[in-house]
Amino acid sequence: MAVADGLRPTLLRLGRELRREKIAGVSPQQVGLLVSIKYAPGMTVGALAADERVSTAAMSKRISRLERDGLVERTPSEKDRRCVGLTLTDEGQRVLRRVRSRRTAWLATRLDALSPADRAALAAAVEPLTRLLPEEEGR
Amino acid sequence: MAVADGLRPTLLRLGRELRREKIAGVSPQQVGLLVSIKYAPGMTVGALAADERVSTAAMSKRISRLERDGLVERTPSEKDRRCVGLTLTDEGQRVLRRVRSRRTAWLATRLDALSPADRAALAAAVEPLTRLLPEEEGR
DNA sequence: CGATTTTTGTTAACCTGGTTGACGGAATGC
DNA sequence: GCATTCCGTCAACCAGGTTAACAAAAATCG
Repeated sequence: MAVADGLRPTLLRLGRELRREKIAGVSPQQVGLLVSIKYAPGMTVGALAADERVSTAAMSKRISRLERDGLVERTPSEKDRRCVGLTLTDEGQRVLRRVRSRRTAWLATRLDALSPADRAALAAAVEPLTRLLPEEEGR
Repeated sequence: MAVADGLRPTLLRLGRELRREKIAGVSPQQVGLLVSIKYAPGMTVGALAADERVSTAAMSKRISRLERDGLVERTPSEKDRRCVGLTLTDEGQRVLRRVRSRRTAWLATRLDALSPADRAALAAAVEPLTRLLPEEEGR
């Protein structure tokens, strides 16, 4: 299918480009995690891993890095002491707030350079794109 | 800008998803390289690196892996012996041919699951998406 | 010409982020 | 009470990125 052929390389390239730009010393992926934790404090490692469709081991490592940087905190759960609940530290909140404004800088700039028609086409494509993702909790 | 906010996480997730699926033991990135080399045999490491907007060191490593797997060959250039020209091996050609049909399998399947309207929206977005990429040689 | 500078690619050391497999400890199920 | 299952971590590994140092070839300058 022609659409897939055109879409694939572009998505790969864009993904790499986006992954590259870190803001305030935090990678986009880490920012995504911070957002998730912010809106669901106390979330477990496993849940986050499922959300991102990644192994728990991988998620554990990502969390460890965030913890090392003082952005999140692991607090053993009361009811099930196998689980650890994740929460943002004050620093984490600060970083998130600071990053919010700049996080889309690169992309926004590129979008601004497009014609209105192109922008409209992209806006219309956002929804379908999310539907390409493996479902499992429509976040 | 709302578009950027919606687009970013989706592009990141899709990029990861696409990067994940390797076909015939070759990653999508590697396939991309193979394609580039196929259509411009004799290409140098530096040129490829510029193309993919990556350091020459990174590209050198990627090439080394492909060489290790017997898919490409480095042949020192005649005219400028600092450069190495890259060409596909027979095995590389075979792999590429074999992969061609399957390379968009995952994405094509997901696309098939969408409504015609969604598919149309995505088709219309392909061009604008490529325009988001840092230019420098329109691919 | 010869000395210096620039270019090209490789290597080393380091980081992120992914995998699988082993394992300890907590919750569950007889 | 004991076996099992589930959760998170750790270790070992891999791909792919970065920067910095380097060798060798090419280009430039005096």
